[in-house]
Amino acid sequence: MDEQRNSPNRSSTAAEPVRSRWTPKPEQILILESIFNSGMVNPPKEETVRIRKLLERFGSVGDANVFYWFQNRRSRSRRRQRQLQTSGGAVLYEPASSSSSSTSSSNSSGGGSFFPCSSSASSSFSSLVVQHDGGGDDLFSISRQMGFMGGGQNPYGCPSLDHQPGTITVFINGIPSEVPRGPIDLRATFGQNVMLLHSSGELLPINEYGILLQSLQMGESYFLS
Amino acid sequence: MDEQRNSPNRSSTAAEPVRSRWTPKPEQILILESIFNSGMVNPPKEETVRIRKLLERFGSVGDANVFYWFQNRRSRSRRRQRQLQTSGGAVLYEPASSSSSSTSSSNSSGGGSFFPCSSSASSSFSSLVVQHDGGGDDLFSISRQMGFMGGGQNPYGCPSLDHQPGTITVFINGIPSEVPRGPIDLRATFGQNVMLLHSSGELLPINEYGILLQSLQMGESYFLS
DNA sequence: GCAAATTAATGATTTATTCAAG
DNA sequence: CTTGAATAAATCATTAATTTGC
Repeated sequence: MDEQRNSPNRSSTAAEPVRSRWTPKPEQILILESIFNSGMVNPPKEETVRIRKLLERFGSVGDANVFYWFQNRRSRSRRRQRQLQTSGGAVLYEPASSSSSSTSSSNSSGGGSFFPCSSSASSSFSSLVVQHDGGGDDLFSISRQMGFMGGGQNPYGCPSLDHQPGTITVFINGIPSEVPRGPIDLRATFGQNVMLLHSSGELLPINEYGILLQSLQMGESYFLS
Repeated sequence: MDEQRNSPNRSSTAAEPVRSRWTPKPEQILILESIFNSGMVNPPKEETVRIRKLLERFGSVGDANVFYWFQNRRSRSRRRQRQLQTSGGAVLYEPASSSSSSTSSSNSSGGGSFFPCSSSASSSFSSLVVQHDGGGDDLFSISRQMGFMGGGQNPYGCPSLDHQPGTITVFINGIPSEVPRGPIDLRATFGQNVMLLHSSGELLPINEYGILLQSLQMGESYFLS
C-alpha cells in the first residue's frame, strides 16, 4: 500500500471524530464485482485509479475506497472458503449465503441497465442457476497477478468503454448455457467447492480465488464437480 | 491506511521489475526517532505530511515512506518486546543490540550538527549511559493516541523550527542527569525491561511503547528498575 | 585492500484481525 | 449483520553490514 488512513471527514468540534464511510452504489458494486470476478482480484495502483475513475460516474469515490474494497473482498472470500473447508463440505450448488431470505445483498439490487453498454453480456452469469451472492473464495496466497492485459486500455468486461463482444454457449452438465468469454469465477457462479471438468475428463485449472484461468470453449461440454 | 503500493519505479524494459526503496538519511532517521520517542508513535495523516516536509530538507521522501517507517517501527518494537517477554528477561542496562562491536547502526553516523538548532538540546538523551540503538519496545496495542499538542505548530522536539527550550536535571540512581523535558522513551534510553521509580516509591506510568507519559520533574530523584 | 558471498536490517506489500457505521 | 475502514502481524525483497578468500 501506500499512504494511510485518510479520515475523509473530521468533525469541526474535534471532540468526536464521527467518521462516515463510503456507501457504494449498486452500479459501483456491480462494476467492482465484475472486475473481481474477471480475475483481477488485486489491481495494482495504476488499475485502481482507473477503476476509481470508472466508479466516479456513479458517485464520488476515492482510490482508497477502491483499494479497501478489493482488500476486503479478497479477505472475506478467503475466510469464508476456509470456514467451508474445515466444517461441512461438498455442498454442491449451494447458494453459499448464510442469511435466509431474499438476500439481494450488495449487487443485483436495482433493476435497470446500469452501464452504457449494449445491454446484453455485461456480467451475465445470471443464466446459470444460483444468484451469486458474491461468495467467491480461495485458499492460500497470491503474489503479483498484476500485469494483466498488457499496456492497453480497458481490461475489464463491460464497464469499460470498448469491450469484447459477448458470451459464448457451452454445455454444462448437458445444459446449454451462456457464459461470458474470458475468466469465470467458478465459485461465485456455481457455489463453493466446485470443480469443472471438460468432457475429456480433464480438470480445468483455477487460481486461488476459484477463478478459471482460461475461457471455456464455445460449444464444448463441461461437467460440474 | 489509505492508498496502496506505489511502485515508485519501474524498469522500462519491463523484464526485470527491480524496484528500489527509500534509504533514509541518518538525519532523517534521527528526526523520525525523535518524534517516535517523543510519544507520537502513530502520527495521523496530517502530521505525516508535516513530518515528510521536515524530512525533505535532507533528501527526497514521500508521505508513504514516513507512514511505512512508523508502521514498521511500531511493529518491530512490539515484536522485540514480545520476544523479550517470553524468553530470558531482566537484563538491565543491556544495549539491546545483537551484533557485536561498534554498531554505528543507522543513525548517529556523521559527526556534525544536523539540525539548524541551537546545537544543544535537540534529541539529547545521550548524556545518559547507553548509546540507544533504537530498541524501544512495547506490549499490546494502541488506538488513537493522536491529538497530541492540540491545534498548534510543531509538536516535535528540535527538528521543528520553534522548539521548547531545553533539558532539565534530575537524579537517576543518585547520578545527576540531563534529560529532555517531556515524554521520554525509557527503554530506548536505558535498555529493555526497565522501570523508573520516583524517590517516593511510586512507579512512573509508561505507555505500551515504553514511553513515559509525563515529564520528569526538575531536581527530583528517580531509580531505575 | 577489494570484491564476491553471506548475513542482518529494514523498507514495502500482503494478509489477518478488529472496530464501528449503517 | 454486513461491510467499509483501520491497524497489526506476517511476509517479501532490497539494501547495508559483515565476512571470507584472494
